[in-house]
Amino acid sequence: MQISSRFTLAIHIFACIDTFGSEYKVTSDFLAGSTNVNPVIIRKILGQLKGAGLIEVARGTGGTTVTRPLDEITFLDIYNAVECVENGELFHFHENPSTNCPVGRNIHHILDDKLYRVQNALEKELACITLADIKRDTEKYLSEENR
Amino acid sequence: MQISSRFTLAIHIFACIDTFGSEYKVTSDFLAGSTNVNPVIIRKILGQLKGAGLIEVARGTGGTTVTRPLDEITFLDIYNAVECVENGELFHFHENPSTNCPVGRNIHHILDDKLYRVQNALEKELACITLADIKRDTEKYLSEENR
DNA sequence: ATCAGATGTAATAACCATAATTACATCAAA
DNA sequence: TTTGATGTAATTATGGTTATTACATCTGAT
Repeated sequence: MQISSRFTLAIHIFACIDTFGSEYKVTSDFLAGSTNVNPVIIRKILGQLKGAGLIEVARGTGGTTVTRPLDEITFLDIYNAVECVENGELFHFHENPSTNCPVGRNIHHILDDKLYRVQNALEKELACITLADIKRDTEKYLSEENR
Repeated sequence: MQISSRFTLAIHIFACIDTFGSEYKVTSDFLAGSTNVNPVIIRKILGQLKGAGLIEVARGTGGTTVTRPLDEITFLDIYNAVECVENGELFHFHENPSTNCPVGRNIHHILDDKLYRVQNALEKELACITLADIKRDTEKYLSEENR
């Protein structure tokens, strides 16, 4: 199974806040329009990002702001915030290997460290990319549109 | 969403073939018992591994054999064989970002290369681990049981 | 004080992949 | 030809994703 689109949605949301936040008030309805996703889904993601301390959302008046410098928010922060995988485990292990079989009762010993290595490689790369990269490239592509 | 348990199941299957293949005939029913997973699911995975040329399955008589030296079968081969993610894409991108919004119509330009980097890091690590590693550790843990 | 516009959230449904299960056609060695 | 195995279709249950409706709640502006 693929990683939930909540992840790409969250980054799209940050790109919108970067781009439009100083001019307009970035509301869940605006974000729903830009992403073409239901506003309730957007608000759920905003709630998760808020819960992780990455943004602040104004009740009543509306609008969203980022709490930290963009180069201090990594893809890994966002990935963790929107709960892309259950229990933080990338791989779904079959639940009840047989304890009667020598392989079955040792398969976790054999495999867990290797799965961890792979997951770690993913997370390490996620941690290398920040919202500053997104801001830079967003500005680049938007300015190319206006030539 | 997590990566399908077909992946850990496939590795468990290879560990069983390594361990028991010379002594017993490794059938889908035997594998179903060791993994505690329905034999039809096992046979589906065996079919995918066979389709990728990693194993041979004897019709009629039954039993499974590996086609290549174990150090020439990587986790990535297995990951690809059992179709862990749709279209080979790890991340599910939201389908229809708005073309009316400057961010919406550029979000793929902005994000695709970064998602590719992350996916590549995962696949590169998968390619570093082979069934020879599984064989070595299986033998290690099984022999530790018999002390 | 109230109104307007926004967020927070519960509840429901549609959709899709996973996984289990039953059933049966097919195969190949004994 | 019998036996035990694979290959596969069909059905069901389960669970996560996403859409949608509805409404309580909040807050700045009038």
